[in-house]
Amino acid sequence: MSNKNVFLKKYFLMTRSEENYLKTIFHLGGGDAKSITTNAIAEQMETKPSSVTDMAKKLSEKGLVDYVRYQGVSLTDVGVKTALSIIRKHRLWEVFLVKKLDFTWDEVHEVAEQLEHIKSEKLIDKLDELLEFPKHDPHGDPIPTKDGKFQERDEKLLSEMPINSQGVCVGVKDSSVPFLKFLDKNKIALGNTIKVLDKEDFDNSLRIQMDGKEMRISHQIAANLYVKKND
Amino acid sequence: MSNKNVFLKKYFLMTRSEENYLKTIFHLGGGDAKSITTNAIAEQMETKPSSVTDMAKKLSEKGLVDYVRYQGVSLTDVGVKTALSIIRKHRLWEVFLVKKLDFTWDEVHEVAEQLEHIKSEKLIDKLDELLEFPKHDPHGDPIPTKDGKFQERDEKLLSEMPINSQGVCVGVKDSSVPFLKFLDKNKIALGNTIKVLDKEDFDNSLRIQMDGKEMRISHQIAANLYVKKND
DNA sequence: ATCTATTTTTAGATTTGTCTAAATTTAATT
DNA sequence: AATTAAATTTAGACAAATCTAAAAATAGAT
Ligand SMILES: [Mn+2]
Ligand SMILES: [Mn+2]
Ligand SMILES: [Mn+2]
Ligand SMILES: [Mn+2]
Repeated sequence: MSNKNVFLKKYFLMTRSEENYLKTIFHLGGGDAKSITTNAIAEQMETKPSSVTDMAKKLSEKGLVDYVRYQGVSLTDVGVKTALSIIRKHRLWEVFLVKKLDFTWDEVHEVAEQLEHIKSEKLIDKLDELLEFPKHDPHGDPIPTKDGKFQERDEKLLSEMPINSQGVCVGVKDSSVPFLKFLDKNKIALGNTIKVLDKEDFDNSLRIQMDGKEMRISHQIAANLYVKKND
Repeated sequence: MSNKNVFLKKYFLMTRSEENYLKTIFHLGGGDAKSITTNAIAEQMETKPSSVTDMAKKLSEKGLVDYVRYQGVSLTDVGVKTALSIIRKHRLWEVFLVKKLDFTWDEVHEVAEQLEHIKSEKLIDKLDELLEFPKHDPHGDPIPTKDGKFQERDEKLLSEMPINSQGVCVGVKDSSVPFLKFLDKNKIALGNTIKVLDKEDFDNSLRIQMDGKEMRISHQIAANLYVKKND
């Protein structure tokens, strides 16, 4: 490889692994100058702390994270921007899979993990356009704009809504396959209107009314559903 | 990694590099039991012959190629099937980029080189369906079916057509960016009807009539355009 | 302030894919 | 059949990303 290419590779081209680390650090809160520990990253990525240390040094060398030995890492501005661009791609591809290829919301994540690493600015811009600039992915997570802005939502966990309040289900906190399948089976979907009828002190379970029908759901379910409260 | 996963990885999961080697060997004719030399593969892939030797051993170990030291490699049945599935993905993605995302035919190859390695059978089946089961990619190359069948075409190079014969332009042999841009600039596109008016002995150039207009094209151009002869 | 459990880093090894340089084999030419 | 040129393989090295085991640093508890 030529000298110029070595330079480009070292400072600009991101490997798949580097991108995955940045994304994980962001999701663990490392975008807000907060230091994320080696162990936390290792656990999240199902790898070993020693591997995380190695990558922390490399990303620090590239100016993508601030790394202090024994203290952890946080993302630099460039690191945040890069993480957001990967998250943007991940979520846009998830929308594509659901809207254009009839994937269910529990099938998209694994494939999006691969697609998010495709390098082509035009591809992602045109995909955004094809999907008519969606604001949220199939799990209700916000899609960052091209220039890395996040549209924060005024949303609450269903478990924190007071009795008799009402709102629209807008997202899931846990987007694991089992949870999503459970929601499907119980006909709980984004967009549904939910009213909290009653809370049970004993186990924190809720009695709710959803699109006319009454049902009881456990605290664990309610604590993983985001609701936009009606004003 | 567990023992089972090590086994799966060794015998079933293809790396990007392995897939690229199989594809190259296929394109060099290694699907017809013909032995492809180490040097030919190295040149095509812009790598070194010693690297090709290493990979030949690995692919042979996996049962994807037949490799005889100093003689070269050819694809096994499994190797052909695998190569065709990658080529199928490459070409379907190219159609997607042109038909759904407004890419031009000279922009798609590079991105398809990345997309062809995405692993999801459902993704490619659904993509095929979204595109309404296209038979050819934007350069006129046939798209193998899901079960690895190729629809061969009755096509000729324009340079081999006799004077006064006529046909429809259905593909390009060279699909490099400069050639494709040249064709665009001269309004030569797939689907155009071309009639050979005259051939110049001196430089083998052709006088043709295309959609009413007359023009002269060099032998090099004519030798890279596939035409389906009208019966 | 010292001890101790936990976290984190280092050192050294491994796998994949690549390279260079040297050795070997094949194929062409006398 | 011997010589030579070209093709191919081997040996050894390297970078990336990972691991294990041992060493070092930190933080919590006395
Ligand atoms: Mn996801
Ligand atoms: Mn990923
Ligand atoms: Mn192509
Ligand atoms: Mn490729």
